[in-house]
Amino acid sequence: MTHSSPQEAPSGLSQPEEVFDRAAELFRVMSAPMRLKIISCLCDGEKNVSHLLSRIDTTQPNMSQHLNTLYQAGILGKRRDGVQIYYRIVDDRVATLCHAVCAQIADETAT
Amino acid sequence: MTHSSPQEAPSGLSQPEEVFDRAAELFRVMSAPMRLKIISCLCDGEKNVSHLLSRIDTTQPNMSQHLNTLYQAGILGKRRDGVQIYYRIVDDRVATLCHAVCAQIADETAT
DNA sequence: TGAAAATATAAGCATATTCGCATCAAGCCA
DNA sequence: TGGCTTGATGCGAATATGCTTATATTTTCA
Repeated sequence: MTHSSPQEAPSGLSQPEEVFDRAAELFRVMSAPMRLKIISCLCDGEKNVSHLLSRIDTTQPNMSQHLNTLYQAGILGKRRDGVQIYYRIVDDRVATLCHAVCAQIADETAT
Repeated sequence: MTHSSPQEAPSGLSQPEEVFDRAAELFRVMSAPMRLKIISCLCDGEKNVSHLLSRIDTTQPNMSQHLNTLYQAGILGKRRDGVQIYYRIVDDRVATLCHAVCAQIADETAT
């Protein structure tokens, strides 16, 4: 049999399309080292942008963009206090995921 | 104080740079719906490319490219049997991760 | 040996992401 | 109100990604 493109969607999968789309989207948001650092840095409580900048080496606009990406994805929340904006983790599953994966990798690297 | 770019790398993070880089790389590989489908499809045992094509709707070259991406990342292994190539999951942690995240999302979608 | 089937690779295009720079907006206080 | 500070946004350039079409490679078998 030669390669014939399927006439109809196979759909032999355990999950509907949308689930894979949303999961992939989550993974995409977490696919930047910068954003993982931010998540990791916010694990021990909320911090304002300046504080984050003092801990993570990047420019202010770049930090702002990544924070916004995480915020739009529903991973972070923010609150204003005067001139400063404090970010915090609101999706704990993501923090757990980040921590678990990083710990695992750190572990096998140390071996 | 105006925005001053940090003079030296802050490094106030719990993990070394490399850990975040590798974690991000893993998430990047998993950030395509297609690849999540492949992983999900291989969870119940190895399959050859044709079999995968009958279950997942895409072209053969596209499937091949995604399989190669997963192979290069060390997530899949492959073996030849005659003309056919059988792929299988070799990194079970990734399969677990994929399953956990997808299940969680399916769960909250169903609510 | 030569054709056919299964899979891989190459080239090209369209789109998306990231970063840096410049600029803008909002709040605070003299 | 004016100036300073914190943070956000707009934009252009460079790079990366995914998909499609065409072609190559490997193996089997008549």
